[in-house]
Amino acid sequence: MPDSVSVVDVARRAGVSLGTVSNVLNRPERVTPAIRGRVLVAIEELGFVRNEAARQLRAGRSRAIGLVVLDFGNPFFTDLAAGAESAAAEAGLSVVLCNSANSQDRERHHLNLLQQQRSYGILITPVAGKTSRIDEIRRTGTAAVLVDRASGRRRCSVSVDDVVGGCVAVAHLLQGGHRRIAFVGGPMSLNQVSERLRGARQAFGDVGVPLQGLVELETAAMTVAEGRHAGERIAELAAEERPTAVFCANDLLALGLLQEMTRRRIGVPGELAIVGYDDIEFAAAAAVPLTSVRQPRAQLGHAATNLLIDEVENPLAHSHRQIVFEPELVVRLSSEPPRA
Amino acid sequence: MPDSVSVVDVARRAGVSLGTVSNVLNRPERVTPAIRGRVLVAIEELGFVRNEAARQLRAGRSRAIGLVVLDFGNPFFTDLAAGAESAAAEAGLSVVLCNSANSQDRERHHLNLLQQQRSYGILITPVAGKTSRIDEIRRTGTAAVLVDRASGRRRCSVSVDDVVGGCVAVAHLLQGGHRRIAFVGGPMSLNQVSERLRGARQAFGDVGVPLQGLVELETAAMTVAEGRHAGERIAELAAEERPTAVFCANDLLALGLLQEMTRRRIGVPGELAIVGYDDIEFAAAAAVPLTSVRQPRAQLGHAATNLLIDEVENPLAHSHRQIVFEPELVVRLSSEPPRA
DNA sequence: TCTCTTTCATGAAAGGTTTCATGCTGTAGG
DNA sequence: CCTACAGCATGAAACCTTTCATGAAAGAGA
Repeated sequence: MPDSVSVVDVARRAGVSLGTVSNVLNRPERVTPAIRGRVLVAIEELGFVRNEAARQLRAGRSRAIGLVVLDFGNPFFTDLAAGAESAAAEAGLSVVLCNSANSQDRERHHLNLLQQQRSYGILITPVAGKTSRIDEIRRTGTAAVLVDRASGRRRCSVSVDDVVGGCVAVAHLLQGGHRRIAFVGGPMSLNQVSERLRGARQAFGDVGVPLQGLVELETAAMTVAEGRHAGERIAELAAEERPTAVFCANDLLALGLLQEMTRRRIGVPGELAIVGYDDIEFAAAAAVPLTSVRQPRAQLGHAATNLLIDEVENPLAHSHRQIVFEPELVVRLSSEPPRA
Repeated sequence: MPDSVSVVDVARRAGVSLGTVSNVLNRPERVTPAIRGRVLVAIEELGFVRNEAARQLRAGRSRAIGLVVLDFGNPFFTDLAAGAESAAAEAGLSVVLCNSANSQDRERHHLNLLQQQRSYGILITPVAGKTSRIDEIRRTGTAAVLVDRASGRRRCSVSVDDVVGGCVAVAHLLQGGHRRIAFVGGPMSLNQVSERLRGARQAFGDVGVPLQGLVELETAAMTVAEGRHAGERIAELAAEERPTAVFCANDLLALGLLQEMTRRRIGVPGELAIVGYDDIEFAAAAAVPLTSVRQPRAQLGHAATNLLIDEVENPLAHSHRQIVFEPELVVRLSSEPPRA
């Protein structure tokens, strides 16, 4: 194994001290060009590769940001991750992606690992209400920023206003003349879901339509499969009970729902209008192009990463910020108002 | 900062030696229960968290597998990653996801980082033909397994037979009576693409249809946007030039193509049949449910990880294996034969 | 009671990097 | 010619864990 070439070996080969090698690596301007050249040649000849573990050990912290998401099968999170990664790369950091799969246990497990790795910092969309473990970790000196989830003043967070998002989505349907609208999403323990529902209710209030018109269908997860399942439940309702429109808490649910409707030959938007959430790339390419609430996903990741870096690099000057982006309704065919 | 509690602190608190603390952590059965208890209490009281960097330094290698993929916005790779992660977790390892975005530079960059991190091993879908950098890294003692790409006997690899996949897809179209079929995919430097094309040609040969019937359209990438673009090119062909069916090298292309056809009101499958590749979840939920070639994505990741672990843990007994899975055609509406 | 074995606990050493107080060399100024 | 100083190179120490050769203690057998 030609591995295990250390700075000492390089130093010996170049005929300098190991401190000089370290300087060439970290502050090349402090080293005379002639010597610097000799060291670089030695590095090349020996095939020296810096040992990140040793650097970390010395530095006390790693140069990898932990990003804990709820579902990395969901394009929303992969786009968010891409945004985070680009911001991290600008600062010479990398991103370790962790999937909590919306499970408390897995989230805790990943947080433990990140703590053991002495992560540079943590970006997290927490699973349920409890963020105590996160605060615990922050107390040990690891910075953390909440993503896609608003926070109080004691932490940084980056989110999109889910109440507004739910409100514009449902307002759009109400304006299209719908009076019996289903809300599909869950579990309710997900903050994003309950906020979007709150927005939906608010839209009813704004227009003065009684809340009985809002049918709440809770799902077990935010997946295509659950969307199909919700579709079955809706299709099986008696005609006079069945809503004329559905607002889904994300696009995966909406796509599943749409698929089930297509299968049962229930016309969309004719018999059932659909609005999704997230505006993932596949939403526009769906059976019926999907009306959806767009979130600035990559920006979300980018902004969160920059807040994190600021918190770590300027611990004293840093003041916690809560950035809230505004979502935007993208109207497509799936929610065209029923013919007049 | 209440961090920086080390085994030494724990040892002092528990009134034992640091070696004993290490034993409690790594081989608890070697320590008398009474003492073990005392140590565990001390760990709890002091909030001791193992320092992964120091462990790594000592062990000489990390416990994280590097997985380098071509595009993590593509569900094919996220599913593959999920499979790899589950296999890794079973062995107490974790997976670091790296996105080469099909760029040589980014791939090299990630490989360098993984080498600096002394990764446990590397799973990679290489960008282009050259795998020299990978062999270089393997020579320094880091194991690597090729994923979604067959390899010679000198390495492990896990792949799906892309020639067979292309062949069954196009054979299916030929059998449906199509005689002018477009192949959409690219860049050709991607092995997966050129193999699938080879399969397509083979299908023509098998049935004895002249190869002029196969129109090759190379794309710049394997994305939805490129699919739309290919759709424009096809739609603008004169009617007698236009193919009656398209085989896309992946589902993203197929979805983009389908979207463009829908926009232009070109009937699928009536005027144009479409077959995709990968059978991602969204394929079934598309405008017209998509016929596609299914690959055992999660299994791919799982198998690759297990090969890697075997290579690392039994370096002597290990013999390189090249596992090749068989793809499977899933027929849906998008390729129904034109009415008879 | 003494010896031999087994069972545990011990702590020095190693692993590779970075930092920083120290010391050397050569140059400029007196 | 000597002093002072700037500019560089030096290498010991620290970061934290795991391992392993060593030694101590306790138990068993004679």
